Amino acid sequence: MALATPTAVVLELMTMGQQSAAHLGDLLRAASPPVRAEHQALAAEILRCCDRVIAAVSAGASNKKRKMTDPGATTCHPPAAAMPSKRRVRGAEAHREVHADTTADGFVWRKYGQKDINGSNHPRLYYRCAFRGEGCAATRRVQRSQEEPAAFVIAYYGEHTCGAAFSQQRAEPQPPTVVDSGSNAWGVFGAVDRNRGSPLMPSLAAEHDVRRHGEAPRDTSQRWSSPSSSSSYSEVELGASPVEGFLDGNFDWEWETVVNSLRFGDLLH
DNA sequence: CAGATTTGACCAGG
DNA sequence: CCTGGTCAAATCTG
Repeated sequence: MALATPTAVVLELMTMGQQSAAHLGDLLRAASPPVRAEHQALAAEILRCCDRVIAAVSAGASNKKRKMTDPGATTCHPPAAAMPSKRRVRGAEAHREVHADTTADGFVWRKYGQKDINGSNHPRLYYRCAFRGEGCAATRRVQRSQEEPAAFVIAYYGEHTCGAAFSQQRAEPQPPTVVDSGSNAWGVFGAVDRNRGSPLMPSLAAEHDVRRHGEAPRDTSQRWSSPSSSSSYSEVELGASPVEGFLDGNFDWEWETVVNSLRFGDLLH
């Protein structure tokens, strides 16, 4: 397929950004001394950011390839095959299982259940694609890692057919929010939907939890440590191509997204 | 008021 | 019988 994957697009654009930053550094070097050091430092930071994005995206991409023969992130086998009946066969293998420090994978998920799992300190959360109504049968199971409380083990099942849905929606000038009919107070998500044309990029998509109570979106772990009484945490996560968002001028949330997921915070300070 | 989230119950496999 | 996965009514929020 000659189709550029979102990951490839990000890589390409980040590479361009990298080059631009390098160029900027060169220009600054030729600039007047008083501002030089400061500006060069900024250019250097941009370069580092690009490096990290590229590294993260590359790692994510290769990871995926290693994990599954699954080019489209969570797109995979026929849902019917994965879920013969309404109940998944116990122990059925996930299409792929990933370890990440964020639960965001670029798709929009809606939680439909939560369970305290025997032998685990953390509850297991069940999500299905928010576009299920459009025929997307993808589901995922998220659980916090035992060894690394900050990490998540995410198992994917079923197939994302919402990629098509994304394209459709993108073709028409839709209002920003689709999933957040009521609870998604986070404006950033509005922008997301506008960018939904891309199949998304797990490694870049950051955690977007949209909590009705407006907790810090980044605070993934906090959700997990709450109540023992197996309660679900409302959460709709989504993501899209930060680059596309950037190009579309809807960069706000994506930038935050990238910063969060790649921990640019420390770089930007 | 519409729609999402919460949460207990139900169901099926081991 | 226990455990995990899903459903669906109740609840909540914007």
